[in-house]
Amino acid sequence: MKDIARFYELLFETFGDLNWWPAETVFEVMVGAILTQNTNWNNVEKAIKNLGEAGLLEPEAMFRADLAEIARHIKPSGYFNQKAIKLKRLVGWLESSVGGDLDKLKDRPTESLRKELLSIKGIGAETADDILLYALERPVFVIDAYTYRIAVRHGWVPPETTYDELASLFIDNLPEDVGLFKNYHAAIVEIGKTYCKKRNPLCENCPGKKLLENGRPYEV
DNA sequence: TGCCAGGCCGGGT
DNA sequence: ACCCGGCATGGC
Repeated sequence: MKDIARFYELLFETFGDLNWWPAETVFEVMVGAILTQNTNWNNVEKAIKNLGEAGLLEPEAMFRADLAEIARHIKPSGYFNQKAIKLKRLVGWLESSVGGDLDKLKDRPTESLRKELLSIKGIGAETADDILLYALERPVFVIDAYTYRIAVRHGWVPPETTYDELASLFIDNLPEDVGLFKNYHAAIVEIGKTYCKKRNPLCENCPGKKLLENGRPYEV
């Protein structure tokens, strides 16, 4: 599946280094990963700004904050009641596992961190991998809705492919490079916003059809 | 104006 | 094992 490496070259020619994730701190990346679940980043930015102005963009402060206050600040990001609970669970985990000191996460192996993140209700595979890759610099590959659609529409995998299977496919066909994994996912999101929305399932201008010889449109 | 966004969970079949 | 509804705001 050398198309996966080739596809990145093509994306890189278009987008270059996108320098993701847009955030000031490691904790801000973690918060953004939860807030952006099924949500436009533009709305997430508003919520993060509110949290920052309230002094809640650090683990200890958020740990001590009221659930209702968190919910109020993150309202623009949607699902605010659910997400406030998720943030509380995240900082609860940080408090109990490293006492809110994110530097201490550096010593933990990636696999055990991933299991712990996935054990937090409200954090699924993509959110966990966002945190591992963009906050903690671990070599995991993030699969989002765009990645899935692109892979299926290109004919790289069948529609029933699972998250972990698809992530493994990317990892197995690329050099293990955190910077590359970060930028590949970033570029997929950029091109996905334009070409791989739900409403153009035939993907007339999808990069799979346009840029790769064996690109095949799929209903996804 | 409806549809969708950088998901995830729980309940029903 | 699937399939589906709920969660919710803001932008185009």
